[in-house]
Amino acid sequence: MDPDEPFSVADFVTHAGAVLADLAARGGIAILAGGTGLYLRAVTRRLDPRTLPSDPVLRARLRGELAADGLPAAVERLRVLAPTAAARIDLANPRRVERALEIATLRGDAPLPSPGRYAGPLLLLGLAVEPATLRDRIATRARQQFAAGLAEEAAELRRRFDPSLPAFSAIGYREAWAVLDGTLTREAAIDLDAARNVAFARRQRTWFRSEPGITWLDATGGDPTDAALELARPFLAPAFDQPGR
RNA sequence: GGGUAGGUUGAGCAGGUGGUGAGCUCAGCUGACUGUAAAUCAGCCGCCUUCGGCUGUAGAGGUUCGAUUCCUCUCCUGCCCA
Repeated sequence: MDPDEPFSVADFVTHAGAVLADLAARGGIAILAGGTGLYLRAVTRRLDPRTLPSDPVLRARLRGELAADGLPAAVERLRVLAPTAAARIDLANPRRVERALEIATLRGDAPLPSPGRYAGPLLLLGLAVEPATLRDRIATRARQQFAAGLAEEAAELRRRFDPSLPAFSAIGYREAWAVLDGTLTREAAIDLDAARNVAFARRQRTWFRSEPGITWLDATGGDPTDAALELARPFLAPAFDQPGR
């Protein structure tokens, strides 16, 4: 998909749900790999996208109001409109306030639907890496991405799309553009890219640390593949023991 | 060697011309996060026994009731001149 196509957790849940159902029907096994906790949780806990409506026009209006009147005014409106939501969300976070106002306007102050659990068997594996090693790997990857043409890709994308699109808030584009514009040296951009990834990795750690049911494997020293396979064997067995199915 | 501008908590800075320096940004740490999530946001961030206490402005002396501030010497860094 293109950078200017909106995509959200709800879209992800919808698409993933279709794929997972299809795989399940054929006796297949799905592997979800990724670093965005919310997206994985949305699948593993069956968050229903239909329960939390969205309206781009309304959202644009709310954003305008928030920009014009300021966060405190928006918070006050939310407190009046949806006291339950106001008590639940982070009122210092403009995005949360904006989204809460959007939901409250569309469906009132109803409580959150309770989460469920993915219908099929589920195995959650986490890879734990010592901080120093992780830093090295992140720095190496940042270097490789620039060596592989990140700047060229970023330049091409900026030519074709609006740079303010949410998709370009992903780590790397801003840094690559800064190099193209001469505001950062390539080395400085690589360092900044790596630093943002380190910070991101820390947020991932925070998220998954409190996520229940994860089996953590050490990925600092050796290759955790064998350990992962061992844990996954009970899940793999049916598919591999019954060829032709 | 002479001159000059500097030396502030990991980094970069602000401030302070004799009486209150722990302030900012970044980094880091902890956490939140059910529709922007590689996003967004919050707390901590010299040390301690934390409603408080202690230390700290390159180092050592000196003057003073009191020094980041004034004086002397030393060390380190940038620049200029030799």
